[in-house]
Amino acid sequence: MTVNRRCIIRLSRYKNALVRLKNLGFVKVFSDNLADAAGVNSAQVRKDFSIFGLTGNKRGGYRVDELLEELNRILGKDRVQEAVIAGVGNIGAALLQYNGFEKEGIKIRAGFEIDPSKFRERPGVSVLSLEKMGGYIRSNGIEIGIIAVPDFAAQQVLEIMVNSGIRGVLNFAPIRLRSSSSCIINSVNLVAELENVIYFTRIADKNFEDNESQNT
Amino acid sequence: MTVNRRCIIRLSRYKNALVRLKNLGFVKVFSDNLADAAGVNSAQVRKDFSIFGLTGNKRGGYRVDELLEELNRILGKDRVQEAVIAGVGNIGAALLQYNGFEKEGIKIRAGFEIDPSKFRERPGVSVLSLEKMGGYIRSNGIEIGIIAVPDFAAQQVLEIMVNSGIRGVLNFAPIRLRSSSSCIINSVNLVAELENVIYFTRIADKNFEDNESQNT
DNA sequence: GCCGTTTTGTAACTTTTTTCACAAAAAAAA
DNA sequence: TTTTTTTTGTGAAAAAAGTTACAAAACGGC
Ligand SMILES: NC(=O)c1ccc[n+]([C@@H]2O[C@H](COP(=O)([O-])OP(=O)(O)OC[C@H]3O[C@@H](n4cnc5c(N)ncnc54)[C@H](O)[C@@H]3O)[C@@H](O)[C@H]2O)c1
Ligand SMILES: NC(=O)c1ccc[n+]([C@@H]2O[C@H](COP(=O)([O-])OP(=O)(O)OC[C@H]3O[C@@H](n4cnc5c(N)ncnc54)[C@H](O)[C@@H]3O)[C@@H](O)[C@H]2O)c1
Repeated sequence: MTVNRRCIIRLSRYKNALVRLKNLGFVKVFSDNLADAAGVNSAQVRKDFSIFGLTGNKRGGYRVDELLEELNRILGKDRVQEAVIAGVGNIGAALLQYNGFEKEGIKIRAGFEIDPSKFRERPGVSVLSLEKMGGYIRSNGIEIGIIAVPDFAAQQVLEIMVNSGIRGVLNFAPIRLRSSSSCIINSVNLVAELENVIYFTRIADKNFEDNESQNT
Repeated sequence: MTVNRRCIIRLSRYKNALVRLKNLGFVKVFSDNLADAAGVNSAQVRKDFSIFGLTGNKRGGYRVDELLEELNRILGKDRVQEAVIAGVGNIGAALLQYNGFEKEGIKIRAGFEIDPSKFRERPGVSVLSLEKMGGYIRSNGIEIGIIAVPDFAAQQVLEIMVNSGIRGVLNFAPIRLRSSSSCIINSVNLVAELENVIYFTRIADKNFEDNESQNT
C-alpha cells in the first residue's frame, strides 16, 4: 500500500509498455497486458494504480493515452528534469552521449571533471572543471546529480553536490554513500549486478526474480 | 531464509567492504561493521551468512581473509568468469573499456556489432560481426552475455545468445526479455533508475530505501 | 578458574509485499 | 430487457523479508 522503490520501478515499466502499445495503435489496455509486459501479476498492476488513484473502467480496461499521461506526471515528466554528471570517464561519457534521455524528459546539462584533458566547452553539454560544479548547480537550480567518479572520490563529490542543492543522486561508484536526509541516493553497482547473474547462473536454479529495472 | 536477488547483492556489498577493510590492515570484522558498510541491520548480515554456513566466532567476529575467500567462492570468483557483449555503442564500449572487471575476476572476451565501423580485431578484446557471435560463444564455452543493443534488437540478440549456450544475461535494453528457463536475465534500466531518483526527490519523503546494488 | 562483557546464531515476531478471490460495474449477447 | 461475460478495485490471506531478542559461546581481566 505504500509507495516504495519497486513500485516506482514498476510504474516506469508500465509506462514503457504503454509507449510501445500506443505506437502500435492501441487505444485501450488491460491490467493483464501491462502485467505481462512488466513481468508481474495483474493484481499488482491494479494495486499499484490504486495507490495513485489511477482508475480504469470495469470491463473496458484503461485508456492508453490517459494512463500514459498520468504515469508521466507521476514520474515527473510534466517538466524537463535537469541533471549534472560528475566524472566523464567510461560511464559518464556513455550517459552524456546517450540520446534516449532527451525523449524521456531528462536533460543532462553538464559534466564535471578533474582531468583537464576531458574538458570541452561548447553549446549543449559542456564538460567543465569540478571546481565549477557547485556554482553551476546553484546558479542553474539543478536538483539531480549523477556520480560516475572512482569510488574513492565519490563521497567527496556527493558532498559538493548536496551542499550546492542537489536533492537526488544516481551513483555508479561501488561504495555506500552517506548523506543527509535531504538527498536521496540510488546506487547502481554494475559489478554486483554481474555477480548476481553469475551466481544464479551457477546455481542454475530458478529461484530468481528479475531485477526491477531494472534497477534495482 | 531463501537465497534471493537482494541477498546476493548484499553479499557483493559485504565483499566490497571486506576488500577495503583488508587493505586497511584489518584482520577481524564484526557483523556490525559489515552492516554499516552495506547499509543494513547486523542481524541481516548474520542471517545472510547463516544461509551459506559462514560462521564467525562468538565474541571474536569474523576473520577478514577467510570470510572474503568464502564470499568470493560463493560469488563465483574462484575462477575467471568470461562474458561477451552484444552492442558496442555508448554503454557497451564503456563496459568493454572498464578495467575494474578484471580485478573482480570478470573478463569480457569480445564485443559483437552490426555496425562495421565499430569492428576492431586485435589481441585482448575484439569487436566482431554479430554473425560471428554464436560461433564464438559456442567455441569458447562462454556462459555470460551482456546486452547493450537498442531495445528493438534485444530479444533477437538474446535468442542467439541462448541458442549458443549463454546461461545468464545482464541486459541494458529497457524492455522485458523473454527466455527459456535455462537462461536467467537481469535487467538494468538506467532511465527507470533515474526516474526513481526523480520521483523520490520530488516527493521529498524519506520512504526511500536504497537500491540494492546496488542493484537492486 | 570465575565473572563480566562481547558478539554470534537463530527462533520468534513484525512488517512489508504479493497473490487470491470475489463483489460490483459495464459491455455484449440473447 | 435480461442474462452472460469480462474486467476492475480491493479486502483478506499468504508469502517473503527483515527485526528483535536472547541463550550460548568465547574472550579478557582478575
Ligand atoms: N565503466 C564501467 O563499466 C563500470 C562498471 C562498474 C562500475 N563502474 C564504476 O563507475 C565509476 C566510473 O567508472 P568509469 O569506468 O567511468 O571510470 P573512469 O576512470 O573511466 O572515469 C572516471 C572519471 O572520473 C574523473 N574523476 C576522478 N575524480 C574525480 C573527481 N573528484 N571529480 C570529478 N571527476 C573525477 C576521472 O578523471 C575520470 O575521467 C567508478 O566508480 C567505477 O567503479 C564503472
Ligand atoms: N547509454 C546510456 O546511457 C543508456 C541509458 C539507458 C539505457 N540505455 C540502453 O542501453 C542500450 C544501449 O544503449 P547505447 O547508448 O549504448 O546505444 P548505442 O546506440 O550507442 O549503441 C547500440 C549499439 O548496438 C549496435 N547494434 C544495433 N543492433 C544490433 C544487433 N542486432 N546486434 C549487435 N549490435 C547491434 C549498434 O550498432 C550500436 O553500436 C539501449 O537499449 C539503450 O536504451 C543506454
